[in-house]
Amino acid sequence: MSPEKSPEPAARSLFSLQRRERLMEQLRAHGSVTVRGLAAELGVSELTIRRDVNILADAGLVSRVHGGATLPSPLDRSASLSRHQANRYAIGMVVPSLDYYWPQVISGARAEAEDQQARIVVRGSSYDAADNRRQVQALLDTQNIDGLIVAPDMRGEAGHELLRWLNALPIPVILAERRSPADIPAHRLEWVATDHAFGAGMAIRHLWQEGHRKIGCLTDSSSPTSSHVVRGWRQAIAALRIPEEESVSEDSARVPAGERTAHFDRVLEMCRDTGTSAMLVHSDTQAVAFVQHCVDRGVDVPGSMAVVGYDDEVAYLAEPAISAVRPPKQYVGRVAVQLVTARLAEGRKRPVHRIQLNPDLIVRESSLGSPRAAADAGLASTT
Amino acid sequence: MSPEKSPEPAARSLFSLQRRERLMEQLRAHGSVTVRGLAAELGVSELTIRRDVNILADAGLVSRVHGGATLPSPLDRSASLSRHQANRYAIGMVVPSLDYYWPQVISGARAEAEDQQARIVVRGSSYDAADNRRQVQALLDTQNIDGLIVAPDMRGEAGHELLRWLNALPIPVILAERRSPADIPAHRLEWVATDHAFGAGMAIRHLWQEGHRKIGCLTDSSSPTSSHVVRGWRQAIAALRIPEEESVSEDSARVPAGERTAHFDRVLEMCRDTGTSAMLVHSDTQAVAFVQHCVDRGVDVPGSMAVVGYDDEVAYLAEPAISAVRPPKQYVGRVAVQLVTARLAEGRKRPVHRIQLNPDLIVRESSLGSPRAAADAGLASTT
DNA sequence: TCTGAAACGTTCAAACTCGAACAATGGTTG
DNA sequence: CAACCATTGTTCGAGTTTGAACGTTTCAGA
Repeated sequence: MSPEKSPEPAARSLFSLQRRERLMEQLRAHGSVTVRGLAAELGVSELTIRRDVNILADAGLVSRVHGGATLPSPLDRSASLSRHQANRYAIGMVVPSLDYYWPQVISGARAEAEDQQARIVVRGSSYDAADNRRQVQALLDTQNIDGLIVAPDMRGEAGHELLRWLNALPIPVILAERRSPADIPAHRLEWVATDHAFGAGMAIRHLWQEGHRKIGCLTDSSSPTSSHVVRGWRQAIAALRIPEEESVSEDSARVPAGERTAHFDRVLEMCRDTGTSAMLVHSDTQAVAFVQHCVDRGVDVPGSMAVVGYDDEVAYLAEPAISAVRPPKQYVGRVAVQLVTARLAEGRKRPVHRIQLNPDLIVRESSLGSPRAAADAGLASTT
Repeated sequence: MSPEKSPEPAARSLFSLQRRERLMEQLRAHGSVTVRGLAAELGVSELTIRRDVNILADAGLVSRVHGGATLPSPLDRSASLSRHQANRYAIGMVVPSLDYYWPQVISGARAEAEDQQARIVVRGSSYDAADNRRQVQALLDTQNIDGLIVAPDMRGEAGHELLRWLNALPIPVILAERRSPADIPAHRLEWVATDHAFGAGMAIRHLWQEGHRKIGCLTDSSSPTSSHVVRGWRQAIAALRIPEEESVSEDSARVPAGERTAHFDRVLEMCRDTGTSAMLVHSDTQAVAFVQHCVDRGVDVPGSMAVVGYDDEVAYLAEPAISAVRPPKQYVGRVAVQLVTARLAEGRKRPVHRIQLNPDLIVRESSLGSPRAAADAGLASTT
């Protein structure tokens, strides 16, 4: 049966076709793959991956290079690339990061673009409206772009101005993992986003079903996802009649990097005071850090503290492996490209689409089993 | 639903169809199946399963791989020609009405089904959960239905039970112009719906731009659209800083048919008392009746009372022709079919999609021009 | 330019899967 | 009632996939 499509090593063998699909996903996400890295990741021999690369190169889908493969390159003169089709559209993508979360969005976008004879031009940016605008402008100035997929910083007046500017561009603009606020006149903008509130709710219900009756939330409000996660957590604990005023909900945004240890100690102390036995932690990197901190303090995960992460980027790497809410990043990219190309093909008669996608919950060791008694020594104060 | 683990004696040809349905179910759930595993599970020979896989591959429903089958893969070059086989899927549609609003939804669904070699089977129902369920069950009992598009009545416990039942069906179910409530565990249901709140807001902003400063709302809460329209009206007047408590907002649901004239007289009196010079009226039929009533009472439309209808089904027939918010009904049907067929093709790996489409505002005579002075004779009390 | 490490390609074997050919069975039809 | 058809199962030779082993090629650093 098909394993989870995470970077996590494959637990079961894949059919060869599925392995090549995974190879293509990694390639689209990162621009290149290594034979050695992929063999380790997929649990097969380097020879097998090398054979796959050869098959894909023969099909014109990759450029074979020493040690691995890259996305098809115009510099690659092998005969197979003569299959390279003319591109109907050029779609620009400006994403906040090229190494966390967004590579899979890009991978999905590239896969869909391939299906639709479009090409994707990616620029990395940041969580800053001015930088976002600079990158979009640079794309528009230097390439013949037919449509845009962006994940703009929408905070403050600079963010609002950016949205109005994007709305006024003469080409289709799709927001990925962003929703245009109702009170900003940006009615042409279409978007596709994960329903993070639903994802948070799913995590809380899972922890409830594992027996936890006090479930907290640890987020980082510098991330645009954060407010949705908190909203979902709130709605879910309300539905379960867990009093919010007795629940731990902390924001790490203003904690200086050097004070994270103290911050986590305060969080653990609040957990002890309130009897909280489970935490939803956004994002994965913070979940990994939090779990490591618990282990350092002798707090057993999941015995004394169950943890669910968010994003499912690195949760599987922790010890114990951390459960996580997994947004459908590949599909976000795919659907964004579908929105661009449909808009280009159909024009104004097509109604503006706004699409929410539901995430999955990936259950691992960090949240299995019911909580031990609250008096358990593992939740004692730090010394 | 967990079917029996061993085949029962049955008509052999019927059994082979059921076996292929089981195969497709496993495939959609897990992404791939092995010939060996499925033969063991279904108690037949591997050759039988292999023959089934070949049949399904020829129909374009699976990709055949060494040892089993996967969902159709873009890397599989052998299956693509077969995707054009006629009537790949049968899609059932159960709609509340066959003569208002829904015919265009069905039309859009049929157009998309034609593009995708699917066939649509329609049953009319009503705004009643028990009737909705009877019609769905009748469809399922008498036809081999692969997916469903429904617009169920979701009010009360009967409506909630219907949603849970729909959620548990083993085939894809799409809600058209309905959104499953967040507090009902119906997480598999996908939907496509018009953003009626946005539509109402668009109408209010149009009337504001035409110079109206007091804008009311007349709805009919027996319609599921109504609550969204009221919410949009509220948000829009809040954004325009029109005090809601000084605004006319009336519900016609409980007005007996014989008392409509008196009801409209009361509404006009409230308008006079509050200086309301424009009304958003849901639905079109009520807008036509309201405009006719205004004319009967000597209230000039749009001079003394501007009116915008909703649904754009019959608004154009009135004299004067009535502006209306037009939901993208054809696209609702189209997108619903796209959701069904994508679910059938991609199975469980595809995230649940929830899609909002923006309506258009069609401006006609009934809302053009600024309001005349409040003292205008045309808004005098009825005699 | 040389060298060692890494990567690649070829060969062969093991394990597993496929499918043609043929047979058996039960239902349908003339 | 016999002939025909659809469906399913068995057998066995052919085919596919993967990895080990080993010789060859490539690349980066000294």
